[in-house]
Amino acid sequence: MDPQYNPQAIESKWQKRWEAGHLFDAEPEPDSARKKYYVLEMLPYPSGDIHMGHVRNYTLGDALARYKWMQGYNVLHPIGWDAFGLPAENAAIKHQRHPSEFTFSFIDRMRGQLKRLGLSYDWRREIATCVPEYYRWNQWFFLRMYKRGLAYRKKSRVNWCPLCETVLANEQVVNGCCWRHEDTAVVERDLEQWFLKITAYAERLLIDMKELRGGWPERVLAMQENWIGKSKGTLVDFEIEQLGEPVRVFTTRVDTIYGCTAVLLAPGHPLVEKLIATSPHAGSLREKVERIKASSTALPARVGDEANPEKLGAFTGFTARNPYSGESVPVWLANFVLMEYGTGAVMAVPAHDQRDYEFCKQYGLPIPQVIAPLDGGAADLSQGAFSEYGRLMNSGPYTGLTSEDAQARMTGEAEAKGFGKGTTQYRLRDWGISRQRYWGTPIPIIYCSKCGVVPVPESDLPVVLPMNARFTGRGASPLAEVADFVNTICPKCRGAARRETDTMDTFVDSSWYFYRYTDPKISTAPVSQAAVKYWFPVDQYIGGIEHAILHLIYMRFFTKVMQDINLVDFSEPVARLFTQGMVIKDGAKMSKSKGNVVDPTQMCARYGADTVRLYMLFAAPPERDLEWSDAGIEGAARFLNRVYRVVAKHVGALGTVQTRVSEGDSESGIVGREPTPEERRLLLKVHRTLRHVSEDMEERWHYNTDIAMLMDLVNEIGDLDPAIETGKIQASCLKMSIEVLVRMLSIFAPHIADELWESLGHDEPALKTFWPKYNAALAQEDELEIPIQINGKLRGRIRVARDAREDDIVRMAQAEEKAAQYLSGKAVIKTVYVPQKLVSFVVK
RNA sequence: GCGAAAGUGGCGGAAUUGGCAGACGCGCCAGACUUAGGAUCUGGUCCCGCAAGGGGUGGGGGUUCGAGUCCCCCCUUUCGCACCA
Repeated sequence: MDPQYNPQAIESKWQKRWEAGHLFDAEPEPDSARKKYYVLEMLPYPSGDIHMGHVRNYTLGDALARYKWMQGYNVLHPIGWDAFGLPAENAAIKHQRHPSEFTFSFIDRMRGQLKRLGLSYDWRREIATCVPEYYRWNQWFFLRMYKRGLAYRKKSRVNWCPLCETVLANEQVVNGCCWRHEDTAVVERDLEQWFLKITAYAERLLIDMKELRGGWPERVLAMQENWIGKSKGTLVDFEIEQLGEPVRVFTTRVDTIYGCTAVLLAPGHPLVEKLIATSPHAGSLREKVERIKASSTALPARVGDEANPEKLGAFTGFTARNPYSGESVPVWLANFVLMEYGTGAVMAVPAHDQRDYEFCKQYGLPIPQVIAPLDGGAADLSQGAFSEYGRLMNSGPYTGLTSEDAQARMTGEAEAKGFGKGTTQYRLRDWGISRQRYWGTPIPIIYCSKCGVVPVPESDLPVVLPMNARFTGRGASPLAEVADFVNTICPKCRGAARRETDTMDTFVDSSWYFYRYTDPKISTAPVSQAAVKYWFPVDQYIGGIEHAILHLIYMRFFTKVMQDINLVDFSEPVARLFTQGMVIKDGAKMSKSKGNVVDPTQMCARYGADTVRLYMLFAAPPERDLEWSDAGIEGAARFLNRVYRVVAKHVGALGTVQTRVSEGDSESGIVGREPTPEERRLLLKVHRTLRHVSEDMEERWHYNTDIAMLMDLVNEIGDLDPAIETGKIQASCLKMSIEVLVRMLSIFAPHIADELWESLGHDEPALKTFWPKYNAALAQEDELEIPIQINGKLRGRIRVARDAREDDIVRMAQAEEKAAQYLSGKAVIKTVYVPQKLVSFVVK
């Protein structure tokens, strides 16, 4: 009667033991030769914000064993904090209670989910011990930046999510919607906000990408480059003739300026108010402005609009003078001109810019050509703008120059005559960190009626959250209503003062928390310089693609700030980045609204966590998305079943046989005689598999191929019964093979592996024992099979000894039966021999 | 429009530096054991062909003794950004 594999019983048994025995609690041994891994988020499952951080020094086997299933340091992971904080605060608002009550229940629920997946992570311990320290050092960073002018406050139009009741950073606005509420349109509000001056680092963020090329995925770098959005161009002042005042435009194509037929203003441009005030038709102009504003394509709330919405404009009645040609052009309002980019005003050159072309065509403005194609052909302006570089025409003194030359000279003229200058624009905007929420680090600023804005002295940190806040869910931060918190004393004049009530974006925490992991207990500085010196830059960082322009750009920014305040001596924190895929269903990311959610808890209850994990790892390489298939997981379940049966069958006979695998032994395990061919074959397979898995763990992480090889090995061992019965395979050799198999399996399916490992007579969990070394000699065949190609086609194969000489091999190949047929009567003009790979003849 | 990634059996995917295309698994077909099978085991499964053999990695060209892999052109899909002047 075969023993039955019962995943539920095995998994609950081992989870209890691991927890009791603190499986992963060992401190790392410093050893600079080993790789340092940092894993942000590895569970390829989108249903929860299951984020885990880890910095550890690994031996090879442990590295990837723990890669997915880690226990954190005694440090709060602030992103996880955020993931719990938001729903907790929403629940607090609903039930009029304190969010901490809900936080812990969320954490426990998440913990339950983690446990079912075989993860052990003590959030509660971490949060309880680490929050005040985190606040302290977030505030410390803020104050350092404030001193350097990198943190500033300004009234600003912000993106506001009506559902979160809070401000969002630009990066958190996705298609005009909140990043958390994908179908809630973001609206605009004017609020006093705190900003971090990330724009001061735009150029360095761009330049330092050189260091990242090769180590980071190209698409992440492309997304960041795009987000920073550098472009070189020229600022030019047009004079509004009726006001005698300049309006400044930004253009990357100053060479086309003789073709300018209008100046276009964004409806929110500061000059617009003045135009209204001066206009003889003020009433109708204001009406026009309002109409254009309402249709502005720059509104963040444009949800689900087509990619190219209708252009709308209105003539203001004013004209502007082109400083190059002296020509007068009309000043228009246009809904597609963005206030947020450049100067909020542009020159319209319809012949050479597609947007201007469409606009001018619609409103009947002229379309004069000033650039001719370089190839001497004619530009067809009836279909659209000619927007390439070319040679200038109808451009006064610049006629005949190439676009490049003209740009340089014309910018020079503007600078010489004082009506403009060359400039570089970035799309990147400063990082608004103010949040009107309870849940976050309080911004350490005090407002005094006498002294103004006063930073909290470092010695008074941390400013912590009051426990007695009320949660109304309306308007400003809940902190604003807590008198004990708000009312304070000015550190300068000791008079009555008020605290800032906004809290920080949690992305501030995540910008540097991975430094803290290297020494979570240091109390005199945010990070320990010695620990950072040892651990950084991180060799390998792993996380989802969704952080490409959020977390991954903020953390680069923070590192540069840390470099500037001499906290670190490098500018890029992460040498290599790996973005793993996620589980998708029906071709799309799972979401409740789409109803395509696969519940991991249910799957684990049905098949066991080992099976679920094994399937997720087997069905696709880690960087690729995995389409969930219910049929596919059956195969994983069958495999573990087979492993269990195959191993359990031999356990009785092997339990007392001694091997030294647990000490990293790599010998054949055979005593008293030479290996039989059957043993040789088994050992070959075992050590080949071990070599593949070992090497793959180090570099490629294609777990799917590792598991495929394990399946192969299990099939092989399963077929050994006749050889075992006839004594052709010694017990110690078989046991060693099974032990290596189980040890490799423990990386992917730890519960079943530990169960089998124990049944083989081991006390410690498999993950805690040595990783076996593969034996290069055993992983090599004595005989090689060499294919023979004739004129590039496969014509035969020969078996040769591993150490056979080239001329012998070639002679054998020529003699091979089939090859000989193809060679007879032909002249061999060329012979190619690739050592240990193939023989190739070219014949005529 | 700009940028990135990717196109291999019925499906997920292997093929690490140019060297036997389709490992491993799913599905399917046939069989065995069974009162039974949604359990287990055995064999088969890229296409054409009885066979010998031929063809085959989105399409077309090129380099090479040899191309899924390198180069050029084209097509398709996915993702990111997008009236950014």
